[in-house]
Amino acid sequence: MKWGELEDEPCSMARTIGVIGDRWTLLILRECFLRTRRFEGFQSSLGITRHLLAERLKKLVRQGVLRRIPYQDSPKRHEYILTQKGLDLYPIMMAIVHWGDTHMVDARGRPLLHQHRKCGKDFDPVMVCSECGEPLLAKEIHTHPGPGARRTPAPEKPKAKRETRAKTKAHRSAA
Amino acid sequence: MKWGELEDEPCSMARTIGVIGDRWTLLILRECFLRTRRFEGFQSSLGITRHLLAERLKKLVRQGVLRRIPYQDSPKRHEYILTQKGLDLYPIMMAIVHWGDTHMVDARGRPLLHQHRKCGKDFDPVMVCSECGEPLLAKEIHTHPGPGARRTPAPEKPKAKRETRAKTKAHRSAA
DNA sequence: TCTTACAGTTCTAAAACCGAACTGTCAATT
DNA sequence: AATTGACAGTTCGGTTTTAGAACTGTAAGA
Repeated sequence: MKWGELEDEPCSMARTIGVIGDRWTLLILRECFLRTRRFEGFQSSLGITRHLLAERLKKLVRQGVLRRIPYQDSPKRHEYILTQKGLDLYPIMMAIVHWGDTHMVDARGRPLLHQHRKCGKDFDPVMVCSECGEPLLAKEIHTHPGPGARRTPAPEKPKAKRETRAKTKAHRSAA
Repeated sequence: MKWGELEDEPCSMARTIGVIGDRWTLLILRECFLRTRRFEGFQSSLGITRHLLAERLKKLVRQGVLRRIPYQDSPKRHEYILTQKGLDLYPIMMAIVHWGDTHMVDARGRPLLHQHRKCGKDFDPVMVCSECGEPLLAKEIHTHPGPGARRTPAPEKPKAKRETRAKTKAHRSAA
């Protein structure tokens, strides 16, 4: 599977990964949310090579995550700002940061704190159910095919094929 | 910056990206949440090369995201299951899927729906503030350095240095 | 005129990835 | 006893991506 093919997969996650699923893109986006807008700004704060930065920015613009806006035209210069589609990536960023805050901090503690203007407090992001408002636990979610699912889960070979998984021989008695 | 160095950055996002920030790792994790546990299972559903799969699984185990558990010992065989640290990645996965559902679906609609066992309904994940429970908007969040921040934002050169950003010459009058 | 800021582009070497074949253990067949 | 198949990797040659550093071009300021 090549990078370009991800966008065509019948999976929202694969498609999203096709857009933001590489290290530099995620880091560039972080900078965007921290208000960086210009080429030099990204380059110097990330240490990304100029070549790759130019490529990634182009890709993000193509995909509608960033918009390239002129801010002067003596020598034509542009800055990159998040579109609504880009701003909507915020929950992903917060979820990533929060996991890092929980599992990857050293003894010194969190590098960055987040304050919610609405209530004035430093907060953690919590993911809840849009229907009942309860926090989501992986165990309590059941996934099922939607209208855009693949045509068939492909039974492929009608030949034996033990079964999908489990039981294969996990039922052995002694050790 | 090399892959290995990301973990040492004073940024929870960079550190997290060091763990899960590549295309295959994210896809492998998706499979984990969909209950895949074994090498062949990952390989056949993802189409990843066996070489890379072996590497990624090793890395995830090293990082404590997966645990490698023997399920038989005739020929020693193991399966990979999510640790608590791994399960905690769930909000990231959901946020990614949700963005894809919102911005990357074709006319047919979502490939997958998610049902919340607690309330029985198909839902969308919503990220809210842990303190006041309100949904988080990027505009309403202010970030500030925490205890684990970098020693100094490095003033570097005391020489002129116009200013950080903006105004540079954005104040031109006509077009 | 010389230097600096800014936004890229070009080029070579190094690292990562792909595809396909190969290794090794054991169970079930032939 | 030899063969086949499932499973979990490992090895290897060739292709892509990245890294690193230098170069291009416009315009303002000293």
